[in-house]
Amino acid sequence: MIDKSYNPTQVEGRWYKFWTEKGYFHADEHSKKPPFCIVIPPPNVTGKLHMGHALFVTIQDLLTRYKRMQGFEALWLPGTDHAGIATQVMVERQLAKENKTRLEIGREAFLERVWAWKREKGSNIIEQLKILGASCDWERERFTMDEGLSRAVREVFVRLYEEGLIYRDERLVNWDPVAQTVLSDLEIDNEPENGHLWKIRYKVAGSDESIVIATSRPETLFGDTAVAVHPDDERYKHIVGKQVELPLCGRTIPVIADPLAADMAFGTGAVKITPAHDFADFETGKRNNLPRIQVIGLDARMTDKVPEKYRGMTREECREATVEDLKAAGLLVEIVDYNFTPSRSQRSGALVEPLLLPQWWVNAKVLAKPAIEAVEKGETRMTPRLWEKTFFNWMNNIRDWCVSRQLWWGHQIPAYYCAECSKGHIHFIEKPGQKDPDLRIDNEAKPIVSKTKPEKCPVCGSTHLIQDPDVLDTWFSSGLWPFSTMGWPDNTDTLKKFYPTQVMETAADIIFFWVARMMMFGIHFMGETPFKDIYFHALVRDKAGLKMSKTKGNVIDPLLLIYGCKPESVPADERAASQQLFDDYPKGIDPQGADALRFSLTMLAAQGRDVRLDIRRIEGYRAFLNKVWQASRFVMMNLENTDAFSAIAADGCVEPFKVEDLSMTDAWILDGLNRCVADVTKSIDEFNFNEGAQRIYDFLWNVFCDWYIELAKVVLYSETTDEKTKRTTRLVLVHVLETILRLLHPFAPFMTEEIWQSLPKTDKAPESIMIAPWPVANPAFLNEKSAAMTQTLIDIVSAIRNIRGEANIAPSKAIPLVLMLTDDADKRSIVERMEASIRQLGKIEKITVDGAAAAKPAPCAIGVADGIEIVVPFADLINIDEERARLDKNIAKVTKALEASQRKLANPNFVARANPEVVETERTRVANGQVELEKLKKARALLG
RNA sequence: GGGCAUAUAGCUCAGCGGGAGAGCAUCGCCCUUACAAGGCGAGGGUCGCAGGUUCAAACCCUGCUGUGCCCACCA
Repeated sequence: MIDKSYNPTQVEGRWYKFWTEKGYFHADEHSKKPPFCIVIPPPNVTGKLHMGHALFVTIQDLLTRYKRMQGFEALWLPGTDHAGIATQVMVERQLAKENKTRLEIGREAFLERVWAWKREKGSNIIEQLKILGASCDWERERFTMDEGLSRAVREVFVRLYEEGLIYRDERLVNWDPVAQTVLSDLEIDNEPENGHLWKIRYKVAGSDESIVIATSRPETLFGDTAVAVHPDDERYKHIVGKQVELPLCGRTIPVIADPLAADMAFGTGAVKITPAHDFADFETGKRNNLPRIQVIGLDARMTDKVPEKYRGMTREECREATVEDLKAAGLLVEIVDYNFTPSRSQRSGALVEPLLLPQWWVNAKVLAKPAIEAVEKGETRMTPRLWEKTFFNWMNNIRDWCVSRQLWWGHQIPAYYCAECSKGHIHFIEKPGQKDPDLRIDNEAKPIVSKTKPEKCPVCGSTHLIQDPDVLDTWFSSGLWPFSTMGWPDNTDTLKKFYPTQVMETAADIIFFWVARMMMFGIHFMGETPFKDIYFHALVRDKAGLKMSKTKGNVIDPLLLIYGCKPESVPADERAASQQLFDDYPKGIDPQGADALRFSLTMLAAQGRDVRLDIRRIEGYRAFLNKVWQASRFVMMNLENTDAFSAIAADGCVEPFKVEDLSMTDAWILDGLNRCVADVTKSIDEFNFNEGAQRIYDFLWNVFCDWYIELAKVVLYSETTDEKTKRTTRLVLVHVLETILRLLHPFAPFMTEEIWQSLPKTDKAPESIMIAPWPVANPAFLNEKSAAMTQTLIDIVSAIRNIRGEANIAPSKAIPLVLMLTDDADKRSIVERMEASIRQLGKIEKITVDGAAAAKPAPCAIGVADGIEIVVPFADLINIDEERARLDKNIAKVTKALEASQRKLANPNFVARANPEVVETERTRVANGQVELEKLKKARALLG
């Protein structure tokens, strides 16, 4: 027997260890069962559990447990990501507390610090996934910087280089001057900001004329190498080809006509061209053969290419000085407010400086093509479908991927340079206070790309080889995840069994970062798309729809919800992150449990919608789990000391029923159960997890608990009912409960296991619900007739309860007599057979069944259920005014519905064109409605 | 500038061609021996606005308005 009250923390503490020790999570690559595999989106190794993790664990674990129960060899392959920039920054911060920088301690010592940090913190996130119940195969846990995965990275790099799909080239790139690294296009944010447009006069050399240009970055004018106007612009036609004086630096630059560079309608129609610091200008420069002058350096300060006065200034300082000096020189025409969109680093928030630097690139166009085709052909399906459009749009316009980063933490690029052959192109720059010199390798240096460090230069034989100092973008290694984790480049049994995987489940915001790249690499190296289905879950937001962030104080920490918390016992910084939560719940949160969180996330995460997490919803679903718990207690109490106690057979099901032993209500609940099983299965197969959860919720609570259990009590507690009937009822109770538990297990694994383990079972039953078979709907139990009859019973009881409720008759107060009037023999038979149930559920002492024409005692209250007139003599129970009001309300309701149906049937087009079944339904409604209305009206007339 | 999504009860959300649903909140009556984290009953919505298609529209189409997101070298 389970405990009297449901205590999630206690229950959830019990089972994870049991599952692990039994090895249920382990998938066997030599199994004969069909494979089902999900690879985890690897969380950052030093990360801390957040709601996004909770959501993906919920869905992926649900799918994995479901498939495992269905008899698949289910592998959920876990691991963590080294998260290059994020981890490096975190360790740098740690160093800063000791007043050290990574440059001071040098690369080698720094990397040792990061590894130490990883060893210390790396298991946290894994332990937290376990709290949620994640049934990952931990024996296969991987880390993107493992030796095996690093080998895969080198293999891919070398092969792509040899195929010409990776190359080194000097281009304008996004430079983050704070993080001191290049970023890919995807790592840039563009948020509009309030800024200005400065209009500056450039004088035409040797003339009184001038041209006014507009710019949002006046400090870059030192790098201008032209002014562009539109060729059709009448205002400037005459000065195209002439030189203008570049203010403050005594150079002259040409005025060029370029239809792509200049928009006649914008600003003054004339634009300064700075090819070394602007992407558009870079292209313009190429088209017009303009020189590039780099006036801003890696440190985001002005270089020695600007007049001495400005050298060493930051971009901001230089802007101020430039504007000041232009003003003094009378060349500043106007400053207007302007809303512009600067590029900022997602990581550091710094203004990105476009700089000309040699970097490593992946030719994305070539790799993207087969990935696009795989989705077009349906080899990989995306759910929700609309993401395919987004995917195509990006993939069709994909640009080459800059994969090198000037970081230390990551996979160092397997490229080497010969100090002899590339002499003059490799620069060691000693800097004060820096352990290692900076290493700059010009674009002209010749890389030797190799999986291992070559012993000597293949050209000149020199042994002085220098490895490229850069590391690869984190997403390069995560792009290999679906096969690198399975042992590639070796052709392992795991790869043979589990690649390609069945489902990729992830957040849509990394569709380009991660999903697209796994598609590209997977197809290129494995010859097959890495997953059949991609399911994108939504973003978890706060209850107001805002993204959760520490600075907004609207973070909801999954662990605080699962275990509950008192505000005073939460550390100050965490409390600040969750300020909103504690404002709403000043006394703290009760423990909700991982099951309730999982069930809630499942319910809230409808396809394609963002999740607004409201704790009240979670509390509601915890109440549901409590309901399951209590219903289970009821069932178990009624099994004790009976022979139904050992009824659950080896397949997890109770012994087969004899259909002829089933009562009307037994048949009805089994009909409902089998429909429920079919619906839940279909919902999960279609990734409609919320529908499945809703279906179980509704069936368990509104059908099983509210009606079947109450009806079962009548049977079980009756002294006159025979033992065989009671036994069947017990069997049905435990069968329905046990089946629901199995349906519910992927949604709420802990509590279903706890209850299931307490259920009576034979020796042949499986050891755990998680390896019990998934329920299969049995059509033999579908029974429309019993379902309809039971519905009549329910309608009768509801009608009586409606009278009771409206008349405020206390539940404890019995109604002495109720008349049930109908001429329909079938319905009379239902009432007669179910009399005891109706009496108990309606708390009625005596029921008399009679014909429709029978005399009614006056005064009385009247209800109608499925054509049966239900007459409650007033006695002293009912207030006549309230009864008048109740009848008027019901008459209005029935009249409205009746008229609606009549109106439809009066329309010849409806009768002619609508589906015959629909027409028939309306006819039935009219017939029933007319009877009911007539009865209600008569009853009302009796009351005067 | 392009694209996508979304608007349903006080709140958070399902439903997406045939009589408006859930949870929470609200209002009655109840500690009825599984459950007060509960039971029984009730109230509450011209389903964003305007057109259109259809016998029938919350649901399909068009436009508009609000909101959110993504992409894009608008000096």
